[in-house]
Amino acid sequence: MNKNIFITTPIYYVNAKPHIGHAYTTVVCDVYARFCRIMGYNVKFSTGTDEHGKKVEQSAINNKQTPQQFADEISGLFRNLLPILNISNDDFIRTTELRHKKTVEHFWEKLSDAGYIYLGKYEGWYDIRNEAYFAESELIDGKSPLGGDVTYMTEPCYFFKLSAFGDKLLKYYDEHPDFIFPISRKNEIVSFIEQGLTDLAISRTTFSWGVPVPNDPKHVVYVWLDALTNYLTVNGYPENENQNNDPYWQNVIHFVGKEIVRFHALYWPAFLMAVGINPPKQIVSHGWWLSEGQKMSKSLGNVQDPYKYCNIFGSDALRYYLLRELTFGADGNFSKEGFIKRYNSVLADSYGNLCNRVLSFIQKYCNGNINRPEKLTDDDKNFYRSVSDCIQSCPQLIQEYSFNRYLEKLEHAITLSNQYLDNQKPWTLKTSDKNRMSATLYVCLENIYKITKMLYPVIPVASEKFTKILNIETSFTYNPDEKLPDNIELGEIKILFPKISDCDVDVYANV
RNA sequence: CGCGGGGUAGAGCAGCUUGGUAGCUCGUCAGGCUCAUAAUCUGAAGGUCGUUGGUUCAAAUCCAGCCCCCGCAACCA
Repeated sequence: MNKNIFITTPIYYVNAKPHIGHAYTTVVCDVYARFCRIMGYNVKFSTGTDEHGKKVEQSAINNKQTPQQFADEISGLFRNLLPILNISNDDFIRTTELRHKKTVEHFWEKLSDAGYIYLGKYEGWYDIRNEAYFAESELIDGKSPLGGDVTYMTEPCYFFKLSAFGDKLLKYYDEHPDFIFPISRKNEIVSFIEQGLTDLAISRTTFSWGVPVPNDPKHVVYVWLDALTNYLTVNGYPENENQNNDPYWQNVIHFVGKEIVRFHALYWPAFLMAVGINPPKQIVSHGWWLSEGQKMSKSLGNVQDPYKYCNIFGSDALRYYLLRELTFGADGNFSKEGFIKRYNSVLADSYGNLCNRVLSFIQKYCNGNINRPEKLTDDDKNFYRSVSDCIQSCPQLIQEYSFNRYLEKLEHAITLSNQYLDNQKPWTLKTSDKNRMSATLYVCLENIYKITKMLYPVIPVASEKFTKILNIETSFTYNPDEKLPDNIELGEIKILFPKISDCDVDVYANV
């Protein structure tokens, strides 16, 4: 069985600063990557920035910078966000890097050699002010949809024979029913193809910030052809040309936002088929974040900034909220109030307080020292079994990208732990039966430990803090039968998630 | 008739494939506990499941029509 997996975020376009949506995609990939690692996979996990194209060129001019200077600056912001979000990526690819230009050039030549590129003319109604072409049917009252005056223009342009791939793509989707996740996105793509594919313009002459077309440097390579091939660059192409035999390439999962599914699920496999490389294993599409109930936009001033949330609440808190709040695939709403509510009720009150009540009890009434009990009661056994059930359902839920249900399961296990404590009442046992008191604490602590290890992919900082308090060496691997050492000697106890009080909320009002 | 998703308690959602006492989280109210981060535990209230009709002994669930919201169609994660 192939235990290698290659997980990618899209490469982010450096036209604007990172916002909560970029953070979300990256965090989802990171959680998935960490989960794969604890399941024993060798993971290659890449992210990066897409830096070519007209918009970047224009933004640079507006900022009185060269495109490279501008790209360096914004790319740096994306790169700096990674440690803040606690992202465990293995590579950060920039499309302006030499290694990537080589990939694009080689890939272009392969497409050309295979006979899928031809020189033609791009024609249509051109909106000069907005530098974009539109079809006749798109015009509104003789003007472009963006409001500019249009003239009919033609320019020479290279085309990719996308029209030759409609049936091949549909066949591929049939043979690989899980290729596009979720199914609703697949249906959209299928109906798009069924309406008929036209050849795709893959070069531009109206700007120069891009990879020049081999042997015709007046043209630059279309940004999406440039961008998509980043996944090959990261996987060592073209030096590692035989991708079909590469263990990572056999298991590629591209996580994308729903707006770029078409590029990844349609154009990308077509490009790859054209040069004889197998398409990726799966395109996984997620929804969008609204902000305080409305579409995020600069003009509304409601763009959510991931840096601020991490600085104030910590990366664990943001990671948890992003995964718990959204049903993966669907759109969701990011609200400060919702964030604080979930943080307090689950991370602080349920989980954090559970850890604290058990740990401080052991500290106070057992001198921080506790041993595995010699025998278990039925209550203990039932408790172990229920928590174990929750934990064992996690891998399947992650496999289905049901991150919210995975967290729900573990939250249920946390509730079971709080109930167990309330039923066993170690605070009354401390005068009546010290042995039983110690036994219940050990049983509870061991279950919390198991739950914590399953929470690791989402809240790695707190998980590591917890194991440090227990003074144990551990590797984060999936093992439902995991045991604590027979003797535990606690280290210094720390609050994992301090509660956010009402007055704190006021202080954070300007987050 | 472009394609697709959705309308279920105050809010956010699950259930619908394989019809059979309507469920979860938050919020509200009452009670218990005191180890803990004013925390935790127990219980209660609250819904004619968008609308109209059909199939059925029985429909949130299947079928048809209608109303409303949203996404995609067009390089924002």
